[in-house]
Amino acid sequence: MLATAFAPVTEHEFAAPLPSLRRSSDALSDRFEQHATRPLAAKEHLFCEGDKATHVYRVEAGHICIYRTMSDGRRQVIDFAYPGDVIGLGAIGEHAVNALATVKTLVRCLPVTTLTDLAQADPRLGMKLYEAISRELLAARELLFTVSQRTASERLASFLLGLSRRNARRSENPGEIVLPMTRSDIADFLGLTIETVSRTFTKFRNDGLIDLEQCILVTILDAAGLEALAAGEAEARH
Amino acid sequence: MLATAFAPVTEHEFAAPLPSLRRSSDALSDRFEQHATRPLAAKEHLFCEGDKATHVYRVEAGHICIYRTMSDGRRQVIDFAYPGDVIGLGAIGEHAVNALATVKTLVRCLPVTTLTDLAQADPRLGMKLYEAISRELLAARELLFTVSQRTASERLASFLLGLSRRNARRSENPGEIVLPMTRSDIADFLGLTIETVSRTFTKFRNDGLIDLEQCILVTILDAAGLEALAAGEAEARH
DNA sequence: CGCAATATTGAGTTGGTTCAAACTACGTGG
DNA sequence: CCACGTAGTTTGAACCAACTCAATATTGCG
Repeated sequence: MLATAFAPVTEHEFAAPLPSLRRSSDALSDRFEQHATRPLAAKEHLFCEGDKATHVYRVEAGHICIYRTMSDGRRQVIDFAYPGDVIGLGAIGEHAVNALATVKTLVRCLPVTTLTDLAQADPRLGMKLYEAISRELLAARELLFTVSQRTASERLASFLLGLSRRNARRSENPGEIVLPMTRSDIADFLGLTIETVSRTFTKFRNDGLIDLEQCILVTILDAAGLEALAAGEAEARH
Repeated sequence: MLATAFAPVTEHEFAAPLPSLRRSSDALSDRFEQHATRPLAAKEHLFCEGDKATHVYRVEAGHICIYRTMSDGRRQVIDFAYPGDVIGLGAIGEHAVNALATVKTLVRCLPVTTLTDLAQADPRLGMKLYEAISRELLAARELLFTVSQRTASERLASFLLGLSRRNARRSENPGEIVLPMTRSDIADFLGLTIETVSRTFTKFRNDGLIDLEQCILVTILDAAGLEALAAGEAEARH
């Protein structure tokens, strides 16, 4: 059990509010600029459980799905990494999770040795890493709570609102969400089956909460309604 | 969402293998020695969600339950802290979780300001914090996986084995587990109801996996059987 | 266009919950 | 030391949200 987890840190956690200044102001993200990139085909793994943790990565384009599996095929998706997100933090020995490009993707690679050397020289970077992982921990617990305590509708509402907020942070339209992952990925993220995810999408559309086009484009029609659902203000009271 | 999570780090994560040398060899735990202690009555909170994160604590005696709640009362227990465990790491602003003493408890308190000052002077401490939180992240994801993907029997088996392994690490009897928490705490940890937890305990006893005395003392009779259950090697195949 | 992969919808089943009642452990005061 | 009350646990029976299995409908790619 020397392995330590890897996962995305959402962009805003390193970022100044202004998009144009985003990464240029951050001690950690700065380190990536002069390092090599690596292209990944759709469905190509960046790394797998058990691989030696040699690098930390920043997604430049595309999307990475972070997940774990059990021997019998049960899968837990832990996070979806978007451009700007850093993945691979938290590793000391080997990877405890898998990182899979869902589409054609480009990542920038920073050797872990470089990172630790830099941290030895600059205590502020060590604290930055600590804070970055602390936020990942917060996200992991939020997901734990969602999966463990909420109904299917509440889970999907939380998920959509999370993506909407991510859009807002990135100065994209929070009312329109493009899903770069399959129903299967969403199901394994939320601890549901693809059928339940699909049915819940349909239910949201019928209830006028969202609009759905081509399975991939979600338009939020009633953000307040979704918020209420996610907060457990509906259904829970019978 | 500036709050950052707090939670236990199990003792062995800071520890040398020999019990007597345990904490004396660790950069982080050393910092606690000269600091003040604080006694807690049973069911007294050490801190609550939203409280300013002023200190980091090490449990000296007793037990602390870390949890989050939803407005309608749904509760997620995140961890149980034992003597030697450090809690409160990961906080930058305010607490995102509650910490409740389940029994009469003693904690040692280290101010966060002291910790950050020390980290500024010593880059190694910053990395220690980073590694400590990384392990908490790993534990949080393990729990996420358990709660999201496993059946009630698998969850309880994992839980008991976790406590058994903790005993082994602490050079205590891994075959006998004293439960310092209620069925309700276990249920909220595993994402089940108290009834299901109770029924599953009974089932384990009937199946000869464990012996149960006074709800509080669990004797493991068939560790291999529990391991198989936790790994999904039973039941999952129907 | 045609095929393969993904998504939706339907029908029946079930593991875990809910509601309810009985039982046990334990601390307190008479 | 025991009666009592309270909190926690176990057990039972009915129910339901999500699952499984199965068929149909999209989507997108070669």
